[in-house]
Amino acid sequence: MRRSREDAAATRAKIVAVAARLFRARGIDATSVADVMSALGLTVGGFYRHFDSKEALVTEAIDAASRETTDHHLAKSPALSLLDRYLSHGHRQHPGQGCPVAALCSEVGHGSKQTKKAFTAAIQRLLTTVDAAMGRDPGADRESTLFAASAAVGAMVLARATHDESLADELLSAVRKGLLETNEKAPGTSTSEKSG
Amino acid sequence: MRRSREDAAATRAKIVAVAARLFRARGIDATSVADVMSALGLTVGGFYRHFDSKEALVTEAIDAASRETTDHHLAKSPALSLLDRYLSHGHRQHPGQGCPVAALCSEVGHGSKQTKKAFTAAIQRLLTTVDAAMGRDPGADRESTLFAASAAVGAMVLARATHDESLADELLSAVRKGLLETNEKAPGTSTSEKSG
DNA sequence: TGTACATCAGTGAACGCGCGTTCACTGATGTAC
DNA sequence: TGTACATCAGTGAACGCGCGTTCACTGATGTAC
Repeated sequence: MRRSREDAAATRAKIVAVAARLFRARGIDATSVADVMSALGLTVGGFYRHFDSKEALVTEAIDAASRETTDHHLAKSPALSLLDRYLSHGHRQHPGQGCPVAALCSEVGHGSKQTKKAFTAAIQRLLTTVDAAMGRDPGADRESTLFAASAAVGAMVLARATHDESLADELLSAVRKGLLETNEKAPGTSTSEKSG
Repeated sequence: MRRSREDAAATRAKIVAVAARLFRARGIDATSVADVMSALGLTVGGFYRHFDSKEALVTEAIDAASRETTDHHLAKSPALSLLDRYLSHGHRQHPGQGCPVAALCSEVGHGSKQTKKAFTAAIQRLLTTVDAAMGRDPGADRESTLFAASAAVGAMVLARATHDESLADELLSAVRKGLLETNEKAPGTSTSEKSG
């Protein structure tokens, strides 16, 4: 039966939100359209009233996850603890609510161009978050930012891929320490770095 | 028809080698048992004379890829150029012959415990390779090694996940530069670091 | 060394299953007058 | 404001397809005597 326009828009938004969580938690291939719809108590047929294909949902879900986590992290303070939160046990164990770049990076490597475009936008947002985490003006030291982002994502991905809890701990804390030291030697140039 | 024991052993080794290449190039889920067998001109039924399941092949293929790339890289000299090779365009564009850790890391995060165990062994081998790349005695500075491995893997995975060639270049060269600088400030303690 | 038989590597078809997608249908919502 | 009709969000079953795995079969290889 037909729903009101508001209901339909709300359903669409819920599909994206649930997909963003499930794709990060279980992987894109491992999450079916039926999984997403049934998590909302809906049947699979209705999905195609909202999206042309699963692929279209993937790009929107990556975008939504990226915006949500960026906004969420930037809203919290102080900025420097952002690094600790990114490299935390909680983030390792709950990819569904965490950074989509860390959760989906190697799966996206085999994906379509559309998916890679959405993922690239997510990387760009991660770079601005890293600048905030380092107390730097956006774009002030691009090489350091790219280096820090690579190290943080690498540590999280490797920590999640091992069953060895102590190796996971070591990876996360080694990168936490390494990035803090880097930042002390070449501190952020932001004039507002201690205001937040 | 039955084959000789030598033929059978050779077939088994070829299955592992082809799987190691295809899993890295296309991903584990995206590579079917039939894909592997038909790449060898064989039919799928015979696969189960050699392996109990696809899962068993996955762990062996990760192991084989890890040993092969580690041996290959350690055999080449000088050790310091290993870092340049790891973070090169060639490595980015040919995951099938490259580091299995970078190729499979986020997919393994959703995998079975057996798969994670094989992957953890691959991470350990990567750490010894990183020590060699930094001209360090194995295990001499574990934190630096974990940090460098995270950064290198992160840069490669992100470079492969984007369609933006210049962003990929920037990621790889930023980490190359960052790791070289780190190494200059806290050089390897190896007594043989300039001998190879 | 020769013979009879057991073994088993590889074939090719089939299995049940879950996938993404399609479609006829239902009935409340939205629109035109 | 009321009525007649078009729209379309969501249902539920079906579609073709590829997956991992199984199985009866073939015939060369390996073994026992």
